[in-house]
Amino acid sequence: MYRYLEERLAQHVLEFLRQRYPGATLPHVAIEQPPNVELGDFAIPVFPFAKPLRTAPLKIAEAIRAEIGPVEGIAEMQVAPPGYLNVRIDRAWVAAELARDKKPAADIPVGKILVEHTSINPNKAAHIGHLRNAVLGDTFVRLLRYAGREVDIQNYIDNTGVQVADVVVGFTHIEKKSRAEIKALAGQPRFDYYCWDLYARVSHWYEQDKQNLQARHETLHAIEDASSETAAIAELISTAVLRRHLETMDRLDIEYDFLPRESEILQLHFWDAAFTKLKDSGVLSFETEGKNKGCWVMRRAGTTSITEIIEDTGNAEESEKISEEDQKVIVRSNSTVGYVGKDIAYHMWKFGLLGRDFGYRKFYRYPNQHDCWISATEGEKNHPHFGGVAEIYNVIDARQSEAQSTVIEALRGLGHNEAADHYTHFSYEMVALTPRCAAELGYKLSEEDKTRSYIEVSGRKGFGVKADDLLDQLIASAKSEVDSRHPQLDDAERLAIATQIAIGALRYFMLKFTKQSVIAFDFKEALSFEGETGPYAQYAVVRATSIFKKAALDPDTFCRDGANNLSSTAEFAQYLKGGSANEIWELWLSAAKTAYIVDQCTAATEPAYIAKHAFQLAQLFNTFYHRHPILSEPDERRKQFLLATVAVVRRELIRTLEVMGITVPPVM
RNA sequence: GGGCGCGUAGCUCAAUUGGAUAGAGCACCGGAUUUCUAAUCCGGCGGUUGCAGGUUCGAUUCCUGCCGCGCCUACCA
Repeated sequence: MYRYLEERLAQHVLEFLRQRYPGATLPHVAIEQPPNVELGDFAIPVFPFAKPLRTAPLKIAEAIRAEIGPVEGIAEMQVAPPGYLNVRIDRAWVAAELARDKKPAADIPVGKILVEHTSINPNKAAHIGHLRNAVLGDTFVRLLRYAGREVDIQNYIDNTGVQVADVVVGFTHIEKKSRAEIKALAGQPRFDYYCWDLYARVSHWYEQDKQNLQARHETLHAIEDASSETAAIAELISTAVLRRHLETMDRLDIEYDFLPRESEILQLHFWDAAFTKLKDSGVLSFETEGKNKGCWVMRRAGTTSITEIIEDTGNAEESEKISEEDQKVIVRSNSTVGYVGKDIAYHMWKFGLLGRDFGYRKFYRYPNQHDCWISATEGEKNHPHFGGVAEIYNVIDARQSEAQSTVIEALRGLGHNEAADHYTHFSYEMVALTPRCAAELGYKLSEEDKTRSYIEVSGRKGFGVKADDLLDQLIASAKSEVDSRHPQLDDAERLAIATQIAIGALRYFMLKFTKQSVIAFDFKEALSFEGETGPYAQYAVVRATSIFKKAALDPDTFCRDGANNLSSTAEFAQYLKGGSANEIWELWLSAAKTAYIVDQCTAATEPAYIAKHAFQLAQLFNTFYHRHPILSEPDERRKQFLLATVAVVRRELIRTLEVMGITVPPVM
C-alpha cells in the first residue's frame, strides 16, 4: 500500500511539474521518508528542481502544494524549509484498505528467474558459512516469489573436483577402506561429520609429505572416467554427503528444485559445445609462448583490453596479445578444462544458449511431497523444464567475484549481452569466527590471531562450526527456556516450539547483517533470543495471537470483518486523527510497508532490509502493546479499532517472517 | 604491484543509495508488572563517521591522496 502511494505520488508530482513548467528537463522525483512521522509520511526534496526550473526550492514546493489538486490516498502537503515538501497520507483511507487486505495491482515482469545457492562441495559437513549462503539464497527466493516472480532454485554440485577427490584419497589411501566398507559408513547418520574429520586429516597428510599429493592427482584423474572404481567411490561419497546437506537445509525449511552436477556437465559434453562457440567468437585465444604456452586463455575481467584502444584510434592491428598477468587460463595445456570453463558452459545452459540439456531424475522428496531433481546422463522421460531462464542470481561469496565476472564477460564476448545484463552475482561476505569463539572451540591461536577481529574458517583444517551442531545447540538452548516457561505442555510440543524458535534465531541472525559485512560469529550472540533477534519478532506475533485467543476471536478473519464492523473510513479517521494518534499511526504505516520493503530488497539484492522491517514492526507493536490495554478498553468502538490494529500488524509480521523462512510458535 | 571491499558509540551492526537532529541491539546504570504484558517496556550513559583536501544548497555516502585491515590475484575449485 505504501509502495503504491509512493508510485502514484511520484507520478502526479512529475506530471504536475511538466504542465506547470513546460519545456524544462526534469530530474527523477525522489521520494523519501521524513525523519519522524510528525513531519509527514513522504518527503520530497525539491532542491534538484531548483536549477532546471530556475526557481527557488521553496517556491516550487509551494506551487506543488497549492496547485497539484487531489491525489487519492494523500491528505495534505506542507512546505518545510530549506526545501522539502512533506506529504501526509490519508490515514483512514490507507487503514481501511489495509484492514481489508487490498493489494493494489503491480506490474510483474515476465520471465522465469533462476536462483543458484548453497552449492557446497559434497565432501564434508555444511558449516556456518554455508548456512549464510543458503539462508540468503532461500530468503531471496522467497522475496522474489512474494513479488510474484516465478523462480527455480538450483544447487550446483561439484562432485568431481579436488575436494571430493581429497576425501576419496582419505578413504582409499589413509584408511585403506574398500568400497563396501565405505558404503556401510555412508549409511551412518552423520556421515558428513566423518568426512569433515577425514578431510582435515588428508590435508595434514599432504603437508607431511608432498609426495602424497600424487594420490590426489591420480584420484582426480580417475574420477573423470565414470566407469572406474574410483569414480564409483567418489559418486558414493558425494551422493551420501549431498543427501546430508539436503537434510541439514531441510531442517531450516530450505528446499531445492534441481541439482545440476559437474559429472553430467562433463559426461554430456557441455564444455565441447561451449568450447566451439568460444573459439569461433574469439573469446578464447591460444597462447603459443610464455608461461601459459599451450593454454586457451581469456582476458581477465576488469582488465583493460588493448584491442579496444586500438579500435578507438582506428589502428587495424589484429588479435593484440593479452599481457600474461591479465590472462585467465580456461583450458590447460594438457587440454583439460578448468572450473571457469565449465561454469561458462553451465551458464550458457542456464540461459538456454548452449543447445544441450541435462537428463533428469528424481533424487529427494521433501516431507511436503515436493520433489528435488538431479542431473543424469540418462534421465526419466517426464520431468519439469529447467534452464532457459530470463534472469539468474548466483549466491556465491565475494571471493569468487572475479571468476563470476569472467563468466559474464564470456557471455558478452559471445554476443549474449541480454543474458549478461540479467546475470547477477549475489555477492556476500564470509562468516568468520571471533578469536574468543575459536578459543572456545579449542583452537590454539597465534598472538597475531588474538588481536584480529575475526578469523576465517577453514574446511581444509576442519576449523569451523558445523551447521547441524549449531542448530542442535540452538534447539537445546531454546528447549530449556520453553521447558521452564511451559511445563504443562508435553515434551514433543515443547520440542516443536523450541525448534521453531531456534530456526527463527538462526535465520534472523544470518539476515540481520548486510551482505558485504563479514559476520564475526560468536556463540553468545547467535544463541541470543533477546533484543534484535528472530525470537523477539516471533514473540510479538505470539502476543498478538494471545489477545485474540482471550477474546475468543479469529484474527485471520477479524481484519476483514473488523474493518466492516467499523463500517466506514470515518471511523478509522476518528482514531487516527491528529498528533496524539501518531504513535498508533506509525504502527499502521509500518505495517503498510511490507511490499515496499520487499521491492527494495529485490532491487538492491539485499535481504537485510526485510529483517530490519520485521524488527521495526515488532518493536513498534511491543510499545503499542505495552501502552494500550485492549481487552479492557471500555469504549467498544475503540476496542474494535485497537483489535483491528493488532490483527493487521500480526498479519503483516507473519508475512514478513514467512519471507525470511521463519514460522511462529503457538506460545512462547 | 594490480583488482574488489571495509574503517561509524566500549562491542556487534544500521543509516531509505547525496538529504532534515548519524540510529538500533548488546554491555553497563536506574526504573516499570493486581492487566491481553517481562524472550517485554521506559529512562540514562555513550560520536571529531580512520586522517587531509575537493565537488555543492547539503557528504557517513561521490572524487583525489594518505593510514590501517580483509579478500582475490594458481595450468586449484
